[in-house]
Amino acid sequence: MSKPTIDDVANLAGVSIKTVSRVVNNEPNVRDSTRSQVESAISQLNYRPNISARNLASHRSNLVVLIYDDPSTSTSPNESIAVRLQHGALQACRQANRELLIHPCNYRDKSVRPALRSLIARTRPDGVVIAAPLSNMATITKPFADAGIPFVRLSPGRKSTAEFSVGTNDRAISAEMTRYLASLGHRDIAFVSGNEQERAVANRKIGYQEGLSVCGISYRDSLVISGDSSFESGVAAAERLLARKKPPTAIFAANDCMAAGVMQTAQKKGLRLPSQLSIAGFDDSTLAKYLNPSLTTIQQPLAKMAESAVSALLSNRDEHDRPKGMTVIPSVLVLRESTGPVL
Amino acid sequence: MSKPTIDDVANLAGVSIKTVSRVVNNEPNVRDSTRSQVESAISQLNYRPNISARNLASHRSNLVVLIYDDPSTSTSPNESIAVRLQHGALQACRQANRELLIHPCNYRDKSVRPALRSLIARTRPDGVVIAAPLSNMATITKPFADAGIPFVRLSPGRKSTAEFSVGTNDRAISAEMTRYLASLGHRDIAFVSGNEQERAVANRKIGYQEGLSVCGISYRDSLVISGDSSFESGVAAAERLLARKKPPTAIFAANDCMAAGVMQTAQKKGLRLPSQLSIAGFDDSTLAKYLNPSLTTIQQPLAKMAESAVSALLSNRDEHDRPKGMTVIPSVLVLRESTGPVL
DNA sequence: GTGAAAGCGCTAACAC
DNA sequence: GTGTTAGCGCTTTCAC
Repeated sequence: MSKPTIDDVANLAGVSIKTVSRVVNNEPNVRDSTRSQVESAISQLNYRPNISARNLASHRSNLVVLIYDDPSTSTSPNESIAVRLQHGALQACRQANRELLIHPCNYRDKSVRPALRSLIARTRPDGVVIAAPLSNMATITKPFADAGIPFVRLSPGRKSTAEFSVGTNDRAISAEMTRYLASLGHRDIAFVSGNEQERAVANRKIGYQEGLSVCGISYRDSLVISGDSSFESGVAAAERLLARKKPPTAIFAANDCMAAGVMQTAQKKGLRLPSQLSIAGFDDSTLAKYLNPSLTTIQQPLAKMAESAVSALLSNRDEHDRPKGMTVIPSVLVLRESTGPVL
Repeated sequence: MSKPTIDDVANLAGVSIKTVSRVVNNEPNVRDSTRSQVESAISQLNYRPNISARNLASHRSNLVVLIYDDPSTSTSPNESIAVRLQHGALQACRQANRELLIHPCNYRDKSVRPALRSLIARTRPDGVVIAAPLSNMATITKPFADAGIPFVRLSPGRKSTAEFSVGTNDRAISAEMTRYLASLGHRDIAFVSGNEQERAVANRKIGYQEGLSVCGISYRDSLVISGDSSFESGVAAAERLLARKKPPTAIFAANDCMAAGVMQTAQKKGLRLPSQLSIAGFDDSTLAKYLNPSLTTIQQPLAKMAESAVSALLSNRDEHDRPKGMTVIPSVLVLRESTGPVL
């Protein structure tokens, strides 16, 4: 009645436990006929290997950790980022027969480091995926490097040829959004930047500048406002921008949360959108679809990114076998109602 | 150089491994002086027990599973629900030295059952928390019942005195929202219901009816529209309600997503909010703060609920010790700009 | 191609 | 209060 063990299977199949182990782990050197005997015994008994025993003997944990900025403590709560990362990571884990541990963390908190060390000590993960903006913070990566646990960074902000990472074309897509706004006739395109310590976010501003330049529009510092990714900073930015003698006709914010702040402010000032002001965001959070007008934004392939990071981590257990450089999965423009031609 | 084991600690402290085990597991029957010797040896060596070994020997996994409706596949994507549940569950797990496994699932999918059975076979969790609306679906609970794995339901929809569960006052708080709307002078208060198969959601409608009754407003079927929790169904409901010869002056939707649909529709029809129409939602999703006008809604204490479910699960390993009945943690009204007095 | 034996690092049961 | 002895159910090593 208690759970069948590898011994039960071996007895029933009339082989040694080592052979059962070979079959279960898809190892070679088993005759086909033996293999099928074992397989039938396994399904007769409904045998499932005991993970703890396997882990103990093999010195692996079968655990993968996903680390990301905790949306519960962030000034720009974007739960959809966390959920999409989880979705992709779970998918890859399922395929690789690993379990996923999530570790949302607040990098502003002093206790991040000890929390990570404790996590490592407790779980000894096989691999770790670190999402932006944590992916380029030494505080976060060092504990794993110290412990010799392989990790992959998501959107580390700058390409490193020395290590493997997964990213997206944040600069190019921001440039594309800017070009799109210009193509609608906008010439005074403002930009609300996010927390520039976060490199992947800083790239969005660089893309904006590149986009302007491609369209022959000269960059003006006065049209760029530094935000901190929060809704409130979007509100503040819009207030400054819309108070100008010649306000911009389009505002591109580095995330949806700030774009929502811009939108609310513009509407409270009585502007009609998008005829009097076009607004674009970045992230395609759930919010974007439901704002009125719905928000033109940029969707990052976060699920795919997390999925490919996890697969890469697990498929090449030996770090030297892993491909180097950044795998880039492109983001896409999501055009909705908040942007339109200059009238 | 390799990880210190319990033997190393025992040697250094000059005691047996059993004593070390006692100290590590906070068991009684250790003299204080012995305990501190062992503790100093532990910190000298930076010893951490090997989880797999512990699990194997103790027949436990130290794993807790959190099951919830997958926001990635839901028609009413509310990532904030998932994130808040995770937050609370993680907190309780940390305290109890357990790890959390998340299992978002799409209950409409045929493969939920096998996926759950596979999860059980792979991980043998110590306990499981099942969030609404999955918490009252036999498809979801049966695999755990069969495997003898203790589980706690969140908001099962109806109180059972036979088992322990954690819920909130969904009926009472919906009644309170209705009373609040009535207190603003509204008499024609419409309700947009959610998926009524989901009991906790059905309770919201009952609460609405109770609220009306308390205020001496008679219930009218024509002011209740069946939605399916999606934004689109909110749009459809608003179109029907606002097309009436005497449209309602307030609309209470069973979730924020539908409320957003109602809001968008009302605004597209040129209604000014809240002066011409008050709108209330349910969930306090991130969306609610950022809509314009921001949405009056109801916040469920999801994090606290998940946290207390996990603690209850872990603190009373013996099911018979666990308290019976439902622990109710109250929801709160969140009053914002979308509701106001009748003009 | 297959198997025997020796652990992996811990907890449980019981002896002292 | 503390230690001894067996496992837990696998993988690994190496012999055949």
